[in-house]
Amino acid sequence: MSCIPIQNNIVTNDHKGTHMRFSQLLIPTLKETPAEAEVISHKLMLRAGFIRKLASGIYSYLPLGLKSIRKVEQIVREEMNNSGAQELLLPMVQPADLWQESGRWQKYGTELLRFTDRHDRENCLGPTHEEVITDLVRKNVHSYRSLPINLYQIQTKFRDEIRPRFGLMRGREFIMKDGYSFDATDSDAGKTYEKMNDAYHRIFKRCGLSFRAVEADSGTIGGSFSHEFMVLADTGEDTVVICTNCSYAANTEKAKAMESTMPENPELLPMTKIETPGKRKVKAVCNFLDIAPQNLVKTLIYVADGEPVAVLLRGDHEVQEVKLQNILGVDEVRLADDKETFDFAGTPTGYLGPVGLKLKIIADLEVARMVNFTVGANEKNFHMQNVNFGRDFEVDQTADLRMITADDSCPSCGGKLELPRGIEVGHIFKLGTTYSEALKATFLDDQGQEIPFVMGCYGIGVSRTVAAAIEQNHDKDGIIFPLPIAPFQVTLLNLSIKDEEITKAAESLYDEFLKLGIEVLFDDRDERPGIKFKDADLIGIPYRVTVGKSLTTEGKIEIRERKTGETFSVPLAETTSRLKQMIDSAMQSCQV
RNA sequence: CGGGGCGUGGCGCAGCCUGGUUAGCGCGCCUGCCUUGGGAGCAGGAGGUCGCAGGUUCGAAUCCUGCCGCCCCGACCA
Repeated sequence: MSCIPIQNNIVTNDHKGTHMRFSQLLIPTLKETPAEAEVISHKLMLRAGFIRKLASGIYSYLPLGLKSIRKVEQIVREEMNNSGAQELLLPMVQPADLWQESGRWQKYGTELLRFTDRHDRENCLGPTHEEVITDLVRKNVHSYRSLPINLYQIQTKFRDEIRPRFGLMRGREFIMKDGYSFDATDSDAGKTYEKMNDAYHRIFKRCGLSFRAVEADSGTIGGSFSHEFMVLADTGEDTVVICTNCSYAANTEKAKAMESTMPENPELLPMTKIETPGKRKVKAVCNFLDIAPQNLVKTLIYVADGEPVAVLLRGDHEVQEVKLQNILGVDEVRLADDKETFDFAGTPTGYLGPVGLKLKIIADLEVARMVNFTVGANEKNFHMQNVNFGRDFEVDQTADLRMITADDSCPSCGGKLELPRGIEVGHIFKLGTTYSEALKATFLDDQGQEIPFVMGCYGIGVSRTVAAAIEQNHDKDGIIFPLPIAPFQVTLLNLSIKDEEITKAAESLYDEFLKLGIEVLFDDRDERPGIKFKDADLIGIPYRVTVGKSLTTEGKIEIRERKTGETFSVPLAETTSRLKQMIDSAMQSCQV
């Protein structure tokens, strides 16, 4: 077979060839969903011929998938460049000694894919590039006069995920934009952070996505603050917390739960012990004793870096483990299993309580506000009622450690909260000097003092963004791409390639579209109309132009909008200008 | 890594429990006819070492053992 010319440079509208023909492109659409796919974006990307799996978490991008990815990349590039960042490309293979220097060779764990080359040198496949970029900058930037400097790349990353899943949503190999900034002072770094925050807003707006930036926990990376950019979609893995009244937005790891008000001068009833045979779960105990979960305190045993700690929480609340981890200042927390719980507390799970418990106890703030509540009696088949904080037991610490709920009010303004689902597509961090200190990356300031760079890092999951766009925009027939990141802006359907008049009109429209720089996928296949309609819907191209028998009968062409299903019947001669107008105005609405 | 499930033409599946000689079905693919505004119809055809390796048996897709791969639930993350 001869070489099929593939038009790659769609982003610059460089349509000189005539190869945007469906019949010439590799677009292997599927009627049925492969069994391996679970989430909607994965199913649709497989069915629409965007991707194919090579191995677990590793995918080939087919022409259509690549076009969407390139569109996102291009938007990212333009906005990064406009905000003063410079593009470069760092190595994917990285030597172990750099990682040893930063201490992450030990810390990073098995997610870091390590290998040895022929000279027995240890290397890894880059999952991120803090080490490499810091090394580059420390060797080449020595003066405050060169600052600030902001560098980014768009590259395939490899993380040997414990469990890859959801297609492009969490692959082992994925395309990411990662950027790193170097400033002379903390306040300059703050300005850079704001610039990046602004650029990220512009990027996702320009992608045509509905998203929110939320305050995030900066975790072990350190640094003062960070924001996650979440594409809102019902199928998202994460929950985000958004105030309906003010601008407050956070992820659940960060969202502060407000304390409720304590009843004034409550009457403290005498504590009593009650038999609760076989009642272990909150629900069972509440039903049995005819009390509300809000009047019960559950006691959970956690293992924090190997040490047991009892966590007290209102019956209807859930632990937010990241909060717990931060408060305890440990690297790992996990719920103890039944055996461990018994070993630590001497009581089977289900009957634990703080009264007389000889373990470190940490209580959620809300527990400190409760009166006359019910807890386990630390004895099988018994609970205690009318227990009171301070009178009947003491704790080592009280803190906010629960998951916020839709019943909570906004920690900032007290307004009503919403907890929609989201997909994390971007994350910006103010890093500070963590890496520059570890790697001794310093410069001379205007006083001649040698000080470490103040760093920031900024990531965008490019391939994930395409998946997230699909999770957010689809219907039963397939993908509904936002115009700015659709593989093509319009698909042109020749419904009858054997009809000379229709074919001639379709070919001339195709030429006109190309001349105007309209990105068009021309379905010139010798297929029945139904197949073309179904494929067009599946692939999700925003506009569809149909040349069929309505041309022969009334000289009309149909333009249809994928998203709304709205159709316009227009004369052949006006089709191109009308379409161009629709595209331009739709693109306009995504501009920033 | 722990728990659950699945590997049978390109895709979706049946057959396996209760071994039996040409391994089926739908879709897709190829040829011809026919059809042409929402995944048509008819006729013919190609395509499978039943994940791999052992074992049991006269005989294994089917029973046994080991291995590999993939998916789902949990901890990690753009």
